[in-house]
Amino acid sequence: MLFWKKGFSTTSTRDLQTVVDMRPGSIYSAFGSKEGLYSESLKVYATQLKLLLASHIENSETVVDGLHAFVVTVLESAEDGCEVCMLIKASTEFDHTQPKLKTLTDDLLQQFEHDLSTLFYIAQQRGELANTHSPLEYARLFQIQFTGLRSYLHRPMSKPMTEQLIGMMFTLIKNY
Amino acid sequence: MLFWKKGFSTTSTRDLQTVVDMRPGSIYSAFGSKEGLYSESLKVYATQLKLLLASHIENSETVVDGLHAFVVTVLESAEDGCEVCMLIKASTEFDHTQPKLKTLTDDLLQQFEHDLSTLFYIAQQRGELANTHSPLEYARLFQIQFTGLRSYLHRPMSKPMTEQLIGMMFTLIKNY
DNA sequence: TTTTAACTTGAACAACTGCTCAAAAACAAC
DNA sequence: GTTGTTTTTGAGCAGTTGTTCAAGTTAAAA
Repeated sequence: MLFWKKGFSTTSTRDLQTVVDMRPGSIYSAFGSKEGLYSESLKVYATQLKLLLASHIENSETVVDGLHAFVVTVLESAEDGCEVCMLIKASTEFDHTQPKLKTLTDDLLQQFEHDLSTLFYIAQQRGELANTHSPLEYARLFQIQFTGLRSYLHRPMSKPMTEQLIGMMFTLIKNY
Repeated sequence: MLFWKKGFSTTSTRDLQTVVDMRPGSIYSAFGSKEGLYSESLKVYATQLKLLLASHIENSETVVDGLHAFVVTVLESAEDGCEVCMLIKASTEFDHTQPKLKTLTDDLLQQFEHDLSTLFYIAQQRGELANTHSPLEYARLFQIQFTGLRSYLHRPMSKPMTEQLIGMMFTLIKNY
C-alpha cells in the first residue's frame, strides 16, 4: 500500500486516486477524507499483521518457533519502502496535532502488544520460556527488538545479515 | 530543530523562515535549497550526537558506564517530537528518489556505527565485555536496542518505564 | 418506460509548496 | 561623501495540496 511506503502526509490525494482507481468524489463519499482512507488502511494493515502472526503460530510446534517464523516472513518479504512496520511509522508521524490518527495508532499498537503478551504467557505455561519476567516484559522486549531490527535492515548492504540478526534476537529472548 | 521534529518533506520553507529568522532570499543564497539546509542540520545533529557520546565516555569510569549515561541523557532529554533519533528518522524517510539525502544519511549512520565499534573494542580490551562477539556485533546490538527503545518510548504512558528498559538494554549487552 | 435514488465524474477552489529576482538596505574602501 | 560590493527583503511565480459540488451516469422501483 502506498500509505505504508510514504506515510500519511507525504502521500497526495492524486497519487491515491490513481492507486485505488477512484475519482475524488467517490473517495470522499466513501471515506469522508484523506484521514478516513488512511484510518481504514491502517486498520486493515493491523488485522493482516495479526492474522499473519496467528497463522505462523498455528503452523509451528512451539510458540517461540511461531514467532521466529513470523519474524522471518515479515523481514524477508519486505518490499522497497515497506521495511518498517506501518504502525511504527504511524506512531512516529502523528502527535497531538492529529489526535484521531494518534489515538488510533496507539490503540492498535496496544492491541498488538496485548496479543504478544498472551502468546508469551502461553509460551511460559508450556515451559518454552523462563518465568523470570512477566509476559508483558517479554512482549516489550520482542517489540523493541523487532522495531530496532527492521530499522537496521533499512540500511544498505544489510540484507545478508538478516538471518544472523534474527538469530541474535531470539537468543536474547530465550535467555531473558 | 524543526527538521528533527517534523522530518524533511513535511517541514515547509515558511516554517523554516520563521524559525531561523531569515527571508527566502537569504536562505537560498546561504544554503542553495531546502535540501542544502536540511543536509547542514543533519550534519550538525550528527556531530553533536558524537560529541555528547564522547563527553559521557570521558566522564565515566568504564566505557559501558559511559554508554549507559549517554543513553540516559538522550532518553530523558527527549523533547516532544524528538524522541526518535534524527538520523533514524532520516533513514526511513529517504529512498533512491532522493539520492543525496539518502547517501548522506547512510554515511552518517555508518560513521556512528564505526565510532561505536571502536568504543566496544576498547571495552573488550579493558575486560568490561566478553570476547564472544566482535566489536561490530556489539555496535549493531547497541543500535538495534537503542532504536527500538526510543521508538517504544514514543508511546503514551511509557515514560515511567524508561529506567527499567535501559536497565534491560545493558543487561542484554553485558550478557551478549 | 418513466421516476427515483445512488453513485461517479472532473473541473474548479482556495490555500500552500519550493523557489526566484528586481529593488532596497547595509556595509566597505577610498 | 561617494562609489562599489555584498546582503537582505518580500512580492510574486508556477506548481501542488485537500476538498467540494453541479452535472452526468448508472441502477433499481414503479
